[in-house]
Amino acid sequence: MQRSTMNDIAPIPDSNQPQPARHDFAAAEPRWQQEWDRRGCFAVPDVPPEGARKYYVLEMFPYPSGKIHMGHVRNYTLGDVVARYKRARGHLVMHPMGWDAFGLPAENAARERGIHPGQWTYDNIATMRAELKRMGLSLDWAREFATCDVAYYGKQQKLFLDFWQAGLVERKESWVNWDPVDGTVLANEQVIDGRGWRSGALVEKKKLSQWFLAITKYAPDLLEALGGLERWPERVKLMQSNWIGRSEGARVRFRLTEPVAGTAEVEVFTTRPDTLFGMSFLAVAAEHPLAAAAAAANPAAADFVAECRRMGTSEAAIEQAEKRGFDTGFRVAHPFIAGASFPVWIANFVLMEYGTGAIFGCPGHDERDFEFARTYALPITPVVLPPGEDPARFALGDAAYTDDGTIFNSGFLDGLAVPAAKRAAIERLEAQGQGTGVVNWRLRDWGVSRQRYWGCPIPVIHCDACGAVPVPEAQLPVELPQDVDFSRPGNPLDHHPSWKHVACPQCGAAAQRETDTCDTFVDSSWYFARFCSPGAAAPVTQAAVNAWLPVDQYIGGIEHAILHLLYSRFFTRAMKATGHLEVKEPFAGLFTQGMVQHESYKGPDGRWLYPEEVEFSLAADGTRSATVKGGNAPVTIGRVEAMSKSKRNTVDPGAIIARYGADTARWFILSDNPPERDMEWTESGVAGAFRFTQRVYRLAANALASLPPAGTAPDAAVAGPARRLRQVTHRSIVAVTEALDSFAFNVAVARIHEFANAIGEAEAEAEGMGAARREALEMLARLSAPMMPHLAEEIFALLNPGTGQLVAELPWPEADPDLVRAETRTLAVQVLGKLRATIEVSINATDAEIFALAEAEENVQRAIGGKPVKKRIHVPGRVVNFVV
RNA sequence: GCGGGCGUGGUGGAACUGGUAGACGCGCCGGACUCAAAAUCCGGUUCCGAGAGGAGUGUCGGUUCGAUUCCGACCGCCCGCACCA
Repeated sequence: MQRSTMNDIAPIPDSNQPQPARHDFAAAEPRWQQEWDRRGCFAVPDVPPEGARKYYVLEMFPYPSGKIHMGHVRNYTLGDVVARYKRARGHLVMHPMGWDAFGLPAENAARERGIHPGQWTYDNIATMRAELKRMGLSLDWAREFATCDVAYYGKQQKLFLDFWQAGLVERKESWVNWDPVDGTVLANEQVIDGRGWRSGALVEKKKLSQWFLAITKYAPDLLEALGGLERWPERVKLMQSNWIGRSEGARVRFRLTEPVAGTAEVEVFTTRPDTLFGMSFLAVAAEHPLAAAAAAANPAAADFVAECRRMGTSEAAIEQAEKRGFDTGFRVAHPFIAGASFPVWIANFVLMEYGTGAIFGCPGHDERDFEFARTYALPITPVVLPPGEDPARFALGDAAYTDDGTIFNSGFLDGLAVPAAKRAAIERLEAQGQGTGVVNWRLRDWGVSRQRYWGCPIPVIHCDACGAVPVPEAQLPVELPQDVDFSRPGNPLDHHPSWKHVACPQCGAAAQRETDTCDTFVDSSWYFARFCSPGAAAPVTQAAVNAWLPVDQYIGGIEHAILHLLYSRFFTRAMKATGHLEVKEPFAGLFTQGMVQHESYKGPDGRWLYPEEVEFSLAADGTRSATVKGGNAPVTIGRVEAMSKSKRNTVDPGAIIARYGADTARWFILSDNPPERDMEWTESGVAGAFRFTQRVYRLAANALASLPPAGTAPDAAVAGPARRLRQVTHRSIVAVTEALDSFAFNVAVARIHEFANAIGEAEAEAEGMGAARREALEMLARLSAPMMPHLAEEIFALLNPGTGQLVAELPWPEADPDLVRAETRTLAVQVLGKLRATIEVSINATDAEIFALAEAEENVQRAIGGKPVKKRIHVPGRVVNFVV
């Protein structure tokens, strides 16, 4: 049995023995970081100079939760590879960093530990900034800001007022999850089993006046413009498209046979006006005015409505199995069938938020209506005949028929195909004045009000006489008060003794500030624009933002595929409409990275264990087992899953960097697999990456004595081993460049491994070898620089002492086509598509020569076996195939 | 349910527009160096077979001189949305 733990790979060498050259990353990495910083390698101006090829690399900025995690390391490493590579390719690269710093955890810390949210946040930022700096990212730190800086959120208030003026802000009533104990609104995910996640109180649905941003005004454009986002993942575009949810149909007004509470009609949205003759009921949502009218008149209806309300939003999934309803006794007339009327039900499956909150039920051709009709024994009339069925004998089975077919049982629509029938029905409705063809959207306006302290105050003053009045621009920013009391439930802004009491800017009467703050998604909807001119007095400077935007490469997690990206797209349009900038789309290229995962471990008492608490052993049969470190207690090795604090399967980046260095962490995280997939963090993988960094360093250090002086150019005319090494070098340039261009960082890593292996093998001394080796080692440093920038500088400096040249300032290497081109090629020789031999041929060889050479191979002769060759195929550079 | 994606050695993965499957790494096995270990270096590692050879990219079928790649059916896994009328 062998034992292995993380301790086996000790980066600190023993002292007694003569040691091979070793890269002292702990000293070297901070040294290069300081050097880059001192020379301002990554600083760019707000307005790029004339003729500059700008490139904006941005990773989703972090929430300052305390420490960085491996997901950050992956995200920022990916972005940094792109930034460093593009910079070397001659682009002027802007690569900024900031903090998504408002949000609930800071308030939780305040409630739990008595720390002010601001202090908690800025302390965390300081910690995380130091950790990020230790990673050696090529960031322009001069652009840094936090969204909780007054200098940022004050500008956001200006944007809010401009949007308001442009008609993009509305105040509306909306249903929210209300926690009566905490006195606050809860997001859907904060409602667990119908109770507040923090207080445990039963959550109520409550109607509140809230501020909304009119994102729906841009729904058609947000959808159409997806088509132009060529460097976005298809699935993200698809998810956004589904979220926006365009559907074509009709609004149909049904006349109530008797007016109810002063209204004579119910309006319904449907995508299937062709099935109107199959109607058997009309159903409204529990929140619909007609339901309220029924509840007012009938206690049983009121009970049903109350029950629906109790179910709350998060319960939808559980309740979905059962369709329930209540017959109001109201009836509506059919628009096409004279004299026919149908009952109006309240149904739990009808959503107030979608369409008009009312539907007409056609059980024959809608699965939900079918289930509902079954439950309440409502009639089911088929009106769409599937192709090939006999109308006289057709009957529905135990499911609705929702596919295409021919309309029957439907008066003037009989005989039409479904699409034609839809058009005909809409035409008739329009002629009768009872409906119109419409496009309906699933997307709803964006409610931004949050009853929280730690957010951007909404710059509005409520006056009894004047209503909601914008805070005059001269009075911006509306700053958060520092002296707040978190000992009471509810919003500290609301019960602050003085903050909200102000004079109305219009009439001067006593008025009150809006105490709601903005959804934090607002903060992250324009930070990419602010980065272009972070010190501007206005939210953005036109010259800067129009030059730098759009972001050329945006990188982040798939979890933001919908909301953050959609809100940012909306904000950019709204900022354009209000004259702040001229671009429409914020992100030209998007890359979504996978998560970082790790094995999980459970101790004998069922508690999760951190990886560093576990020790592994390997049995002779290859079975891995684990025990608690320093004892014999058995440990269950669990699944590989996303790192999370609750499962304790996390690895602290700080500890990894202290132990192995930033380059090793970066190298491993890039090498494991393609960046869009989830990766598994393993101790042996990091150790392997560390070994490679040392090997590369040794390769250079050990070669030093045999190299010609710095600046010696390789001999272009040299032949033999030196030429072969030069060919490997130049082909590696091509291969690594291609891999980086296509985001295949794991392949780039593999190519660099191969390159290093080849340099290691080319040890023979031959004519011109010294210069060829110098070239190879310098290229090795330069090609690996985007991935492990510190080691690259270290080696390059080792090879070129005293020149002061930085790899970070060198252009990307160019391959010599003469060395990339092959003189001979290896061809696969197949007989009937099966490999029988390989032959080495000159690139100038003719087909006839190649076929002759191939056919002469012994194995090929045996496979042909004397049979006549019917066809000879030659794919240049690839294969020769004989068909017999 | 609807929509999307993916199945390649022990393992992460590579393979350009159909053209030598398994690059490179991890792990494992063997060896060198060492008193010993660590570190380092060398060799091996898809399966069956002593070998020649044969089989092989989830399964079955198709197109093709040739299929991991294209087409069809099925099986399995993952993700998103989810009573959206």
